[in-house]
Amino acid sequence: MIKTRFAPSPTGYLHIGSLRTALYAYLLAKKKSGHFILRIEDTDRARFVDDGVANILKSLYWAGVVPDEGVVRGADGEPSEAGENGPYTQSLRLPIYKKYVDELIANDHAYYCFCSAERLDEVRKLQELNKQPTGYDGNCRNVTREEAEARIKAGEKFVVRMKMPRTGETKINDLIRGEVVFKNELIDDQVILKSDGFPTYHLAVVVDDHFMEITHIIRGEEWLSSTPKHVQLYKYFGWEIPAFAHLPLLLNTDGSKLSKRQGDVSVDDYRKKGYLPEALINFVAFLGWNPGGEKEMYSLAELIQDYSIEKTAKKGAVFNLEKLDWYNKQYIKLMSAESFALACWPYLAKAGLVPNEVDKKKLSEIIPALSLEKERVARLDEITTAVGYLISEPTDYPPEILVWKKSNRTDALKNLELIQGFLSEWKGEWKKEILETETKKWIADNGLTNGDILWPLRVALSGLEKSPGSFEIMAVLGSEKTLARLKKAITKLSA
RNA sequence: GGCGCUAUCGUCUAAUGGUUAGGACACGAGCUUUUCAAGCUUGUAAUCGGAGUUCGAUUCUCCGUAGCGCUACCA
Repeated sequence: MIKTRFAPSPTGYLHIGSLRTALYAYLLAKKKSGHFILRIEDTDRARFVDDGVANILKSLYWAGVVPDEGVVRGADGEPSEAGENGPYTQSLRLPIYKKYVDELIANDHAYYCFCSAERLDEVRKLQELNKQPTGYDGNCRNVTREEAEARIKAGEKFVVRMKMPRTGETKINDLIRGEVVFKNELIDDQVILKSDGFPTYHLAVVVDDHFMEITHIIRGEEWLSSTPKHVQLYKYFGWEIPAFAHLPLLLNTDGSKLSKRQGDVSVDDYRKKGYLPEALINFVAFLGWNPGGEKEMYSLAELIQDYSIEKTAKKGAVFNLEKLDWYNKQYIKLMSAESFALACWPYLAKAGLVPNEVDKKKLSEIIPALSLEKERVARLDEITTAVGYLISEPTDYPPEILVWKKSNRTDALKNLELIQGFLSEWKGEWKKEILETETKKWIADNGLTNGDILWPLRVALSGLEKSPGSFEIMAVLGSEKTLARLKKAITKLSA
């Protein structure tokens, strides 16, 4: 069985780029009926964020990228664990790492290093000055085991470094990039155990991926350069080397690595703004991967169906918000009136337009109003301003906007009075189609133009320069509110 | 500086050793129209540069250029 994993470090909320990485790992696993594992890499104690794990889980589940194994969401909604090869949180695996560090040292594949930060700094500065490749100079390789043990016993701070071979080369066969070759002599003796007793990423990732039986490592391109270190560790341990796939990066508009400075990067930010998970997944999946056809809309199930890692792009992709908006609009249009209303509820509640708790009666009441906007909004958070006028009466719009561009204030007032008269004597059924045909007939019969009447009418009802059409609004509002708003507009304009 | 990766419309991408280099977003125009949105029709727009291989290269090779990543006791 193939196993893939997503291994974020909880140093913040789930990044949109990480979501894509997780998605690809998930798709590959699902495509091949394998397992997708979530492992938490919390070895960096300095950058640890308290609710990081909770947020990562929440965002992943929201998006539908649900782990089969590892850290999962428990019945109570809190993080818990599933699977045979745990724990799946690195800070809980310290003894395991210790054991394998000791093994490397015993086999002379790693050594204790006592160099101070200051010395390391100096070495690097000198290397830079002489335009030499930077890296550890191997100073502590010469320290004997006895001396090292004595110094440790004396309380000296130390780290453990892996011994990189000084000759030969390491070849990587990347699923996306093909063969990549590195000269061993240019690769650093990487620190694998920090002075705080925690392993670094490089050691932990190899040990965990091995014991968690990961077959395909899918991760960002930023890891490509350190892969030879990982390969060397696999060789030292005598473990089977998994397949690697290094994904291209997600980019800002200026081509740099996607960052907070230039906009929202957390999945949660997008959720809050009213992007649907389907839209975000579809969009993000197509940033660096494409099945080849001309179909743009892909559900998660269809993505699994058509996924193949070979079709992954090699080039970084700019995160293009306009296209995301387009996707979101498409998926909103696809929703039923009711699920759209339900999705909008929290936004309306926040604006005080509806109670916090979903109320069945109120829900069915607002569905007609919301449906007017379902085809129009790009994001759910736009709904409050978009339908606010339907739920509560608009009062503070400037009277000038009641005047059509081809008309003037005097005529607008006159026309409002005319339509008010016509509608107050309405005998027919108050339905959109009937209202529309009859009103338009009346307009024509009286030698008026649609714009003369319909523009001020629409603004009187909505208080907005841009809104759905007059007849749709009238149908939602009913005759009483329609007439009341017309009256208000007439007052406004005659003031 | 070193090492590595990458290079098709503004953006996301498709395609092939031979095509009018296709689609989507965005943008422009037109239709529709009371506004916006939607819809329909339509337009502008790309193979980084130079060599080589070849009858033929955007596609294969090399060089250059540019961008990006890594170069931490961060991941």
